[in-house]
Amino acid sequence: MGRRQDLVNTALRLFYEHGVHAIGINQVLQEAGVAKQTLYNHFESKDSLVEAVVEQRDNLFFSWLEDRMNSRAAGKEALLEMFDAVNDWINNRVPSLHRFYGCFFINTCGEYSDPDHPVHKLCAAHKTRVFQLLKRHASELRDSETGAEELANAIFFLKEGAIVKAHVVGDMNAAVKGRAIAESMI
Amino acid sequence: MGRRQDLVNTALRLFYEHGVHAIGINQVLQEAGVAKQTLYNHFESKDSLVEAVVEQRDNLFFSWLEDRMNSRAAGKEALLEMFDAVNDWINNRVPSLHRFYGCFFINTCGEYSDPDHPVHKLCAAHKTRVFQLLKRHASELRDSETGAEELANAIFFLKEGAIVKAHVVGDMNAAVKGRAIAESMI
DNA sequence: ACAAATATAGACCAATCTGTCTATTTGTGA
DNA sequence: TCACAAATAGACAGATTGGTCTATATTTGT
Repeated sequence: MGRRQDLVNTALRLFYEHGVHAIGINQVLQEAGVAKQTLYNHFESKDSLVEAVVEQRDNLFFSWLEDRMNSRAAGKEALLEMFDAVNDWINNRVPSLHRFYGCFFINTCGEYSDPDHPVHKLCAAHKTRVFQLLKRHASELRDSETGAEELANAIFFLKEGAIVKAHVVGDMNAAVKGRAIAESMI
Repeated sequence: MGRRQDLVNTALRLFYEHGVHAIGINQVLQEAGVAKQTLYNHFESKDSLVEAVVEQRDNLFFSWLEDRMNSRAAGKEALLEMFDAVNDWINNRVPSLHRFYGCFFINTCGEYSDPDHPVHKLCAAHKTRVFQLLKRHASELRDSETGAEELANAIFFLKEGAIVKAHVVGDMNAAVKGRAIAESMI
């Protein structure tokens, strides 16, 4: 798989579970079974590794979500499938996404609050990407551009809110509730 | 004001802006102008200080939100006022809440993912408290218990979603959009 | 088989981490 | 004024931080 990929995978698992600043480079190296020099051969700093980790999570999560939504008819069915997918994630039925610890991008922005920081920007880019995906399906259900935008926003808020409630409060049915609310709005 | 309160205030400001694990005890001490022994006189560990900080933020935020909502008629007006309040917070018009860096409780749960950890539990308690506040007003608008619960859930999701979008993506109008969606549901 | 690239272990660095200890000073209440 | 409580500065501890360096070993492509 390549040492670089080993490092990114191990770092993602640890960063996602404990947060970025709580995990030292040495722990990543030890658990990945990689020498320190190898890391600094592939990355110029810890922050640079963090960027690669966020990109990895973006690809992993987005392509998974897109595939799930594409398995249904565009529009209403795909949007509701999004909630089903998130519900599976929350309840640890998607091994490839790791055990659920909330949204990695939200969590990471909590540690990189400066919106100009590259890591924060990558997290923002992920959310924007997801929003565009929702909007594409919302536009099947509304005939005006602004109507689609508004619906996409509502779905987006419900999704983020459900993820937050599931993680912080431990409400494992949050996505199911989000889905019901969304259905009544579509 | 008391040294203990100085420490909590300074720590809250720093933890909120940079995250808990990114800030060392020494920095808190230096910026608060307090000696190290004084800290360990009032708190038995850094984690214990973190707990006090979360409680402080809970009191600060909740009483502010409650006051804002109480300034309007119970029910619809109060619920919509919640979005106006959050909108003011997001756009840095509430100095007492500090500059907006997303939700401190969400951010902190990203660093304390274990739901059994005291810090995580305190964050959960805050969200539950806010949810109950919303539900109290929602019950003015629905005659069944489950109806009120569902409406409170919807409002809660929209609120959390708006906060997340404002912080991660930088959408400073997120709360206004959340309010409009909520209004159409009430 | 040979050369170049890549990975290895591990010493090393200066800085920082949480936390303890001592010895001195400041503030307060009777 | 005296005694006690509380805060101070700062040395100190042992561990850990991100990062550099060297010298050896292992892959890899030709």
